[in-house]
Formats: sequence, C-alpha cells, structure tokens
Amino acid sequence: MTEQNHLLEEVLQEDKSLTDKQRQILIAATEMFAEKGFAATSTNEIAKKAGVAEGTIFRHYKTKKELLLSIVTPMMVKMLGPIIIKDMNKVLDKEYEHFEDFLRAMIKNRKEFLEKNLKVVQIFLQEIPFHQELREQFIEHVGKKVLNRFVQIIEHYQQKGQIVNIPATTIIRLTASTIMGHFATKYVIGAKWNDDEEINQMITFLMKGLAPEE
Amino acid sequence: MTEQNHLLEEVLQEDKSLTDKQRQILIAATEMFAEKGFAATSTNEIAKKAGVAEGTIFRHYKTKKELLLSIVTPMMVKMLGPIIIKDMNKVLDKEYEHFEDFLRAMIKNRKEFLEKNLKVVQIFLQEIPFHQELREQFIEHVGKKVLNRFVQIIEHYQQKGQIVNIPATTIIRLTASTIMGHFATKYVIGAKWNDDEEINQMITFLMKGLAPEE
DNA sequence: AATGAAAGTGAGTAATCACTCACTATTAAA
DNA sequence: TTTAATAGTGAGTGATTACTCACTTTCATT
Repeated sequence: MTEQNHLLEEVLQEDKSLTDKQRQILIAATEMFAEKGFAATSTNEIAKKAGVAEGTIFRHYKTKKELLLSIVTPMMVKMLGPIIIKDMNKVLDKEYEHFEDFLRAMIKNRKEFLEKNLKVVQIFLQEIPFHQELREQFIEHVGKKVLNRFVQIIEHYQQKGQIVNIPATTIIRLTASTIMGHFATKYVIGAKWNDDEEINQMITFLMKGLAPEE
Repeated sequence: MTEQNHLLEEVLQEDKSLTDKQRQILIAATEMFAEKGFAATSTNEIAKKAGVAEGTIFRHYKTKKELLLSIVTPMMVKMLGPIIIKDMNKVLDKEYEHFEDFLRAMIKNRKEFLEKNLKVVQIFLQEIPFHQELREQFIEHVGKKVLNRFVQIIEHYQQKGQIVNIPATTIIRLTASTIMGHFATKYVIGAKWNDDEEINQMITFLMKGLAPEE
C-alpha cells in the first residue's frame, strides 16, 4: 500500500477533513476495484474490508459510482501537474538541449508516477471502457492539454533538426506506444529484466527510428 | 455484425449442431459483453435481447462464465492458425526475403483479423484482468507458441544481417508495441487518418529503429 | 455541561441476480 | 405412428444487490 498508492495517500492526508473511516473506505475500495473490477465488487465487501458499516459508505458517497470517481478523478487531475507545469516548461527552452535527454527525463518521470500509483492506474485502465464519465473526464483533463503541449515540444526538436519531419502526432504516437509497451510488458506481463538496459535499448530504438532523413 | 464478427459467424455456421436460438444467444451475449462488460450484463438481459427464455441459456451453458468462455476461447484457438501454420513456414525460408516485407505482411494479416473480430477482441481485452482462466488459456494457446515462433523469425533476419543484434524478445516487444499502438489509436481513440500512409510511416520508423549498427 | 451538527450504524427494502426444475414442443429415428 | 431424446420454457428459488432511514455516537463550540 505505502509504496503503491502515493497519490491516494496524498489525497487521504492532504484532506484533513476526512475521517479515519473515510480513509479506510477509500483504501478498501481501491484494493477491491483493482482486484475484482468495479461491477464485481459489492459495497458490502468494501464495508467489511474497511471495518465500517455499509451505511457509512453511502453517508459520504451518494452512489457506488461516485465512490469510483472519487478515487480515479484526483489521479487525472494530478497527472497534469508534473507533465505540464513543471517538466514541460523546463524542457521546452532550457534544460534539455537534445531530444534524447527529454525522452530520458520523460520516461523516468512517468515511471515514477506509475510505480507510485499502480492500483489507481489499474482501476482507471480497467474501467474506462465501461464508463463514459471517465472517458469524458480524461479527454477534458488530460487529453487535449497534454497533446497540445507535446506537439509544441516535438516541433521544437524538429526545428532544431534533431528528429524527422513527419507529423508531430505520428511521432507522439510512435513514441508513446513504445514507452507504454515497455511498461505493459513490465507490469502486466511481469517481465523480469534489467530495467536500465531495457530503457537504454528503447531509447536507442526511438532515436534511430526518429532520426532525420539524410 | 456481419463485418465485425467473422469468427463468431464462422463458429455459428460451421457448427451445424447449433440451433437458431443458440446462435441468437451467442450473438446477443457478444454484443452485451462488449458494451457493458461481463459482470454488468445480466443473463436476463441476454435472454431478452436474444428473444429466448432465460432457462434456455442455462440449458446450453452451465454458468454465465461458461458462456463467456465459449465466446472467447475459439478466438484464441483461431488466432494460432494464420500465424503459425500458414504464414510462418512461408516466411521463414521462402517468401519474404526482407524483414520489411515480413513486417508488411504481418501487419496486414493482423489488421484483417482485428477488423473481422472487433467485438470478441474487445471482450477479451476487457475481461482478461478479471478471469484467471482467460489468462491461462491465453498463455497456453497463444503466448508460448507464438513467441517461440517469432524468436525464430527474428533470429533468422538477424543472421541475414537485416536487423540489429539485440535480444529477439526486445525486438518483438518494440515491434509489437508499435503495431498495437497503431491499432489502439485507430480503434480505441478512433483516429481518422490515411491508413496506408500511417502504416508506411510506422514501417519506416521500425526499419530505421531496428537497422543494424554500422 | 449543554448543544447542534456531523459521523457512524445496521436492520430493512425492493429490485435484481444467477440458476433450477417441472413441464411442453420439436425433432428425428424406428 | 409411436418413442425417446433433445430444445425450449417461464415461474420460482434463495442469495445478493445498491441504497435508505431512524437511530446512536462522537466531537467541536459555546
């Protein structure tokens, strides 16, 4: 728990208005939703696991779905912070002269986020096919803003002549697929490998694949 | 239906022992499972949509889960056919002299499979986190056999000096991530693009990224 | 110590769940 | 045409579902 749900813990501790029982409910729900899925988890089970009466859940959350959203929404909001506000501005003009350095920093950044929020990310990925609210929230909070920023960054490195001149969205897709494939292999399939080495090979592959035409 | 569920239709038509009502049940269940998920779909709903009494479902499938498996299992078995039996032997020695041609053929082949079985693939991806049987079936039927074959193919092209000399599994991961990312963008996010052009850019990217060191 | 608001409770609710079973309808072989 | 097997039915099962509500406990403020 401690190492896998930083974001949840942050929400739990930051919000001093939460009671202990409320925290327990959120912890229990997160674990059950991740394990069995939203639809297959009953409020009864959550209450038992949290050591709480079933009524207590509904005192704080009008519906079971509201409980789900209260777990997943903060994740999407907080995803913006590290990407947009901090990293991006650093990246765009100053810190990373080479696209490769940007790539490395980005991969490290996302890796840390993932490792600190495994279960909530898992719930998000599992439930997004079934809940339109989740899809809409994601597009609104993350999708457009982040995509636009990325386009800017890619075009920046294209102008510097460091990467090939194809549409920025294509480059983003190719890069994101490769990185997400790396994480999927690691966390879904559970591959055991030398992480640094695999990341290096991934970056080499990306840099070669996206190198400018000669 | 006709264009999206070839595999299902094949199973339905090939198996002459199936009655019309059984076919209706499988069609209705496939659509509901894809739309709402397994856990959130009731047998009552399936029966109504199929125009059948609820008891009829349980005459043929002992449990609701057995119904799910009867839809998803044939998909995994059939996935092997085109990859292993036909393409692979062709590919290994004769038909595709260049890795690029193999890639092209593979992408085309998987694209056709996907387009013909969209809903069943969707159900499979949605439910695999929650059902151990599905995971075990997948590893048994698809995982090991296909992976081994792919390793052979990659090493074949490595020996010919056409692709870089890093572990075959890494190459497979990088390639598969790129291709799956392409399909995910198309079918999940619903991107509208020039398909042939995007595939060409993807192949160029892969060939450059996997080119041998000089 | 008194007070009011918020937190917590758990028995209770109607609805829905997957599944059963005694029965009827259909079919194909004898 | 009889017969036996299979397909199909739908009312009925107890269990479980998300959620409610009248009530009690906790706690900060006066």
